[in-house]
Amino acid sequence: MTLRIRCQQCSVRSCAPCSALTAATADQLARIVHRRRIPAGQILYGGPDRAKTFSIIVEGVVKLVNVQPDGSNQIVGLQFPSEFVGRPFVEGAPLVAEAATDLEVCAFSGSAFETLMQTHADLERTIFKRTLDDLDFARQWMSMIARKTAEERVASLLMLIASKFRDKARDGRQAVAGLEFNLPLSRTEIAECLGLRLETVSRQFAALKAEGIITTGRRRGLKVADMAALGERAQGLVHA
Amino acid sequence: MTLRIRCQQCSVRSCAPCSALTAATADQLARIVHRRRIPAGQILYGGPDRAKTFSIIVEGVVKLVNVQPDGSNQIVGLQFPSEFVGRPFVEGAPLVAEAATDLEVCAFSGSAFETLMQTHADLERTIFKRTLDDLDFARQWMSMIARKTAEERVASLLMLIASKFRDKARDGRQAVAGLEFNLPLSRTEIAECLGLRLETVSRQFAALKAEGIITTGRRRGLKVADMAALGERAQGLVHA
DNA sequence: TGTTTCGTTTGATTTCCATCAATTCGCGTC
DNA sequence: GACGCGAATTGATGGAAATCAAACGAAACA
Repeated sequence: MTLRIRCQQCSVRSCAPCSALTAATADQLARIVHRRRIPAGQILYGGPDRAKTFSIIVEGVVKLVNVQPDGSNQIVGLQFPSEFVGRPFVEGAPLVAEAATDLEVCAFSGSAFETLMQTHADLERTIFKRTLDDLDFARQWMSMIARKTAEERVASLLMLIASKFRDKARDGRQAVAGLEFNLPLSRTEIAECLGLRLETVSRQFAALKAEGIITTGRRRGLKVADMAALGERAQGLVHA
Repeated sequence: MTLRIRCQQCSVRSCAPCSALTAATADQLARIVHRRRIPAGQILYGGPDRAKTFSIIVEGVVKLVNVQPDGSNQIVGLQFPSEFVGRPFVEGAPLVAEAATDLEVCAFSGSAFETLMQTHADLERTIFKRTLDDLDFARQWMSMIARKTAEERVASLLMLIASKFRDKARDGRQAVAGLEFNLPLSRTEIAECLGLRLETVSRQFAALKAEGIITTGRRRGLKVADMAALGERAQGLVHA
């Protein structure tokens, strides 16, 4: 599982999705990849235009949104750096992938990527395995939403996000305690993730602040002062 | 997509999973399949013994259960006849697949099936596509649980189950109105599906009965008198 | 510097579901 | 048929989050 490709347009050190591929496949991939910057709010796939693209996130967060008939949104998944965004084999995916923050991605045109996937079994298997992991995670998340209280849900989401930032920080050998970052989601979006209303989310933030577990900076700034305590509140979410 | 295989031990008319395969692959599959009867409550995969099997359900319903650290169960998926049950590529799946009713399945030993999948791309793709469908469905279901009221949830689950029985009934050209069948789940299990308590489920059943939308027979018997009204209560669940 | 606007916070009240508790029903057993 | 058991129903009550409503804060604009 060593790194077999240095994606020419890709500065990521260890390109996780590519590392499982053969040199030949990685080479083919490198020919159709193009680095793109995508502003927050832009649709990656789904929605009215039905643009079909596949991407690997280099920087930023993508939200997978289920638009309900009554107009409300439900966020059913978040994709973080190094993760894959796309829905092979169908034209009209039932959900919309939207940039939650400004993004930097390795993008592949839908047709080229699908063709490549059908001729290179190792690529298909890599995406297949990620899909299985996504499915496991979606089911874990479902359990979380079905059973937990508002406090536990908010803590779980913060743990999930914080753990992603912690992983990134570790690459740069940053301190684990007192993790500080900008939330990639608004209060409304957090509520849409958790099946709560934004007022409830706000109150839970206030409660966590009052207990000294987190502090909020201006805008979307957040500092997790006590990761262990936050984990306790999350009550054992399996964070991938 | 015509039927390419007649699974020698399989009486199912049009074997959906097999129909997408090449004759060669179907032939290989037929060699390692064995029909089994499985009593309700038996574990198909996951759990302490970690037995790894793959199955296609011929008759009955399988529940995918997430066992929480506090001992409560959350049902995160149901598999019906013609559907695939198994989790390739990992040893310790994070959930347990358990027979909700007595089953009849086409079973494959884990190792043989995985080997076959890795040498026959069409088989792998078939399972891949099903996994993607499962993922879509899990996310739809998550939205349902996150947003809907108890009444809508119960109606949604009954619609889902009823639609499966309706599909089966259609094969035999049965009447669509006044659909009658035995629920594959207890009240407790229904509650575990929906993130509710069993008392709440029972009350919603009572409400639907009072409105004349359903009638309950003895044991797990259920008759859907007004499918359209039930669908209204479900408020637009996308039932796969 | 004021004004507008959007996101967030805080407060008051209501609603729905969980919880606790008791009863009934269906089914197997003696 | 009487008993016992587990599952399901029904009732009473409390609590957590939704809802309604208002105020606040931080950018964005003139």
